[in-house]
Amino acid sequence: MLGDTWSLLVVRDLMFKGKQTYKDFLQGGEGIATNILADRLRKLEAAGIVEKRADPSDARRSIYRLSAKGIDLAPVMVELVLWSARNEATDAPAPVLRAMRGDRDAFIAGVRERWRTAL
Amino acid sequence: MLGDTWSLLVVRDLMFKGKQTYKDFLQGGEGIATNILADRLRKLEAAGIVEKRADPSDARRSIYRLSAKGIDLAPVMVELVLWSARNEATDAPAPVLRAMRGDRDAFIAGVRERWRTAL
DNA sequence: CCAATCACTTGTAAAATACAAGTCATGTCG
DNA sequence: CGACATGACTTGTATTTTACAAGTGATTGG
Repeated sequence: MLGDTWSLLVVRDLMFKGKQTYKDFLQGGEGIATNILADRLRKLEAAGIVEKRADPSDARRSIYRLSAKGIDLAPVMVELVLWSARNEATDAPAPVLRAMRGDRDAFIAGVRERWRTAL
Repeated sequence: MLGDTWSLLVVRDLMFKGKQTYKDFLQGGEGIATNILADRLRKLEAAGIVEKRADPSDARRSIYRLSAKGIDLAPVMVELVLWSARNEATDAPAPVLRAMRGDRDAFIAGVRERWRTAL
């Protein structure tokens, strides 16, 4: 369900990078192809990890968001980021890493809270 | 590096299921093809996650083992198992889940210890 | 020795991915 | 109001990866 090149990167972008539109995912990232992105979003939605809704202020735009099940992946993502930082190069900013390491549970609670309140 | 269908399953088999030979991975699992298994083991070894050595008691056999970097994935794997148990069906035995939930850090320490002492 | 075992490799079909281009509904601006 | 721009895709095709079936070669146990 998450075992492919792109799904976890999409989840990461949703969880940590504030991305929420189709265009957001295409830009600035690792270069996913448009058809693959559409397919992954469809599959993540079918798996109940992502939710799609219309943007009230612009009918062309769709807004993608993690579901409760999706945001529940936060501990996995945090451990993966920490593992990468320990064993690989990482793009994660040092202050974020410090926050994750310093109080993992508080960091995850923060992620959850931002998600809950972001309308 | 882990973003494909099989790599994390191989890591799981090494970490939790005591598998260590080529044949072990082929049997009883989800049915990975032999050529793909050989390729994944090669890539995991190249990535420094898995180590391969000769079996001293049988020259035909190779023994695969997680490296220090590989066993360091334990927190990620545990969180993934817990997420699956919360949100999906899971094959993980209930006592194991209880142990993971009850004292996550102790469980991980146990995994590490078993790895360290298993020659 | 000789059949069985182990860890693969090879060949080929099927499926997934990447890349380029196009569609179509909306929105913006003069 | 009309023309051009934007956002979210789809379609077509080449390339790459996976799956499945079969075979190879070095041991090993009997």
